[in-house]
Amino acid sequence: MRIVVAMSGGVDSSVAAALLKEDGHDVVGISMQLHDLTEGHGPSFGRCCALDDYHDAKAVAARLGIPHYTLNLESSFRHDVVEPFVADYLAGRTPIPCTHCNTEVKFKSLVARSRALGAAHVATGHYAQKDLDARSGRFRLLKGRDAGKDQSYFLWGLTQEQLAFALFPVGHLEKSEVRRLAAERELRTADKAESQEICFVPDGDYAAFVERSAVAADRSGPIVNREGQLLGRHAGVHRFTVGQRKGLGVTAARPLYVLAVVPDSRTVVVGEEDDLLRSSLSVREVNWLSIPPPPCPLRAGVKIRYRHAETPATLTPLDEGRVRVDFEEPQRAVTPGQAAVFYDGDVCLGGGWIE
RNA sequence: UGGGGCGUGGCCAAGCGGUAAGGCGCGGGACUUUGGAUCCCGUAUUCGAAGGUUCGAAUCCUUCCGCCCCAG
Repeated sequence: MRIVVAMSGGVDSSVAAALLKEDGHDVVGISMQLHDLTEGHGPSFGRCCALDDYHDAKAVAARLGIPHYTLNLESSFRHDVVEPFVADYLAGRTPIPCTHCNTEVKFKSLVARSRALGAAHVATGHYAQKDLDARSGRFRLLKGRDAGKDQSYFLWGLTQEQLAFALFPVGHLEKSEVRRLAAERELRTADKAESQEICFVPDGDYAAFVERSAVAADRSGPIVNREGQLLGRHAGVHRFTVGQRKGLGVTAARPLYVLAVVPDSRTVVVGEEDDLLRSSLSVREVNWLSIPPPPCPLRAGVKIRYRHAETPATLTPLDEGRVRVDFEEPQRAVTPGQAAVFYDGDVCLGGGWIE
């Protein structure tokens, strides 16, 4: 069976390719060129789409004896990931580009191209699993077995079709096992550092990236407290995210946190830590992945950011693809633009964008 | 030179006789396929200056220096 492996140049996808090859599949490695980091910014430090990673992917493919191709997905990446990223920040939201990249680029563009290559599946190095629910006939997205590395949070936006086409060869492994398997096979990516930061912002200065990517304008605005009292000024709402404590440029006797960002007036509202607690939120563009859209409220575990400890809540379907989430315990820093992802045990039910 | 207030690390700021809280910032670390998020650790032998009182002062007294406010 022909299987395309999306090779990022990291350990996980390297091992994914190796395991499929050893299972006797006709494996084709594909790297996605997403962002041209060579244009005048010196050496690239980014991950998952940097030049070094491309070379690593190529080398691993050679070592495994599988063909390796490069797909230029720069325009899709720019249109589906980078531009929304910039737009979100300017609109006072805090985007999560990895979700868009997965659903729009990896599992849309790549799936289409893979089909054209005659592949039956696209495999990735995600720490996630899937199974087929015999009763409903649906594929279900499951958490990766390594609880510390589970990446299902980034995959809630997949469609049934994409999930059916997907393969997660390392999803049942612990990270340490993956590294060991890589070392045993003498893959050069065995000891590579975990990826970090946003891959298309190699220097980590995302604020400067946003400013560079958008039309120049005066983006300054007031910083006020809950009473509306002016505490200071800021250089742009894209520099702030709900829950942010550092970098406010305002001094106070007690730590201040960003409570809200009001894009229209470019106002940043700050307050104390307790003011960040919210007992409910609503999400839009909800995608029910592992189950059909539920007709009535249901209980579920919910994560409101990648590194968030899943917490129990009640989900209430609303109209127009929206869902209301009521937490059992108030949660800190509910942030518009981030995703709320729903779980039932190990099953990722779906998710939506926090409004 | 009439009245009042204030000067504590780069910044904000507690302390008001018992031997320098806290926050920001900064430095370091952890974590990490989002988010300058979160989490650790560190960061003033010294309190505008000089004298004095006291066993002991940033805290009391004196003088000086520098700010600010209200009057004129």
